[in-house]
Amino acid sequence: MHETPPSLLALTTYLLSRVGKTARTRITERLAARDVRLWHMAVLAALADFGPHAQRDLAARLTIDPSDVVKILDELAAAGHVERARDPADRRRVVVTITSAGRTALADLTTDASAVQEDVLAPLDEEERARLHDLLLRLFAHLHEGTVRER
Amino acid sequence: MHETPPSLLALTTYLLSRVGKTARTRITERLAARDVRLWHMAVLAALADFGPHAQRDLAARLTIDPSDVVKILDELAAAGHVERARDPADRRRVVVTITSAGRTALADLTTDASAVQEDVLAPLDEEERARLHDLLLRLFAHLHEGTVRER
DNA sequence: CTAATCTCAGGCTTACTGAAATAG
DNA sequence: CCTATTTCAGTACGCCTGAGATTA
Repeated sequence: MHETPPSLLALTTYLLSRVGKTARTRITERLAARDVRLWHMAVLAALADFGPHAQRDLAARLTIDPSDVVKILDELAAAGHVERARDPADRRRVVVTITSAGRTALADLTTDASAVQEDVLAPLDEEERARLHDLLLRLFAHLHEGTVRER
Repeated sequence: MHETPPSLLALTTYLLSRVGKTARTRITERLAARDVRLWHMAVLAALADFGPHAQRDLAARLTIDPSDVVKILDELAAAGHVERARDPADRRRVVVTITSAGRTALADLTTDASAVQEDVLAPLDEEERARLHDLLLRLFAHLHEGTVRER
């Protein structure tokens, strides 16, 4: 009685969007235990991987709307995971830096995310996971080329 | 300046959620040209594939909340794509049937969705698309087993 | 009396739009 | 004067909760 319509299952994009959404939900639930949402983790990862950013650049890198970056940073700053400081060279810009507490938190979050991933990818063996990852990476690169978000 | 953090690109679940979201957005944009949203198409597909449903069963099959089914059907009925009728055998139930106009609309929507899919999967050849589809199908089955939504 | 089904009102989160404030 | 950056207010949608109305 509860089978999904075959005409939807035949659409790879339908599967992508459903599976992607479920993956997102699972990670979100896990992260919620630490009072963190997905974007918080993404911001911390960007800061850890590439060093301090102006908010505008954070938004562009992660494809978030600049107006949403504000709230995310408010929360991260309140938790002591990032610090904001005016750029003396261009006082319009706010330079965001990850704190050591932020790095510690990121490590925990990464552990959580990996645990969820293990669960989501359970039916696939190592080789299949690698293939899936490769295919998705190519789609991601294709979909986001030239997707610089400026308003 | 706009590269995605490697520690995120290394997470298959991150790629799944990002690529899935983009796919969903692209289809949504395309469907919006016909004043239709994704759920409308999913409902029409379910009715076309499996015949008339009680609203409750539609919700269970598509994993939508029953309270949201109401609005979706209001809109589909207003467009003349479905018809609602009380089940004489159990007058609590409302049986929903797709109209011939609904079938025509579904065919158009499917064409649109395929065009978007062609665009999203552009970098992959036929064999790779088949592999991706197969891998996603297995993840979908795994993630949604026993996911019958009853309130 | 209890349960199932549909319906409605509303909350919460995410993504986005538009515009104000400050600085270059 | 015009642009860039940050910020805030408000909209739209998806997902969910809770409760009422009708019927079994």
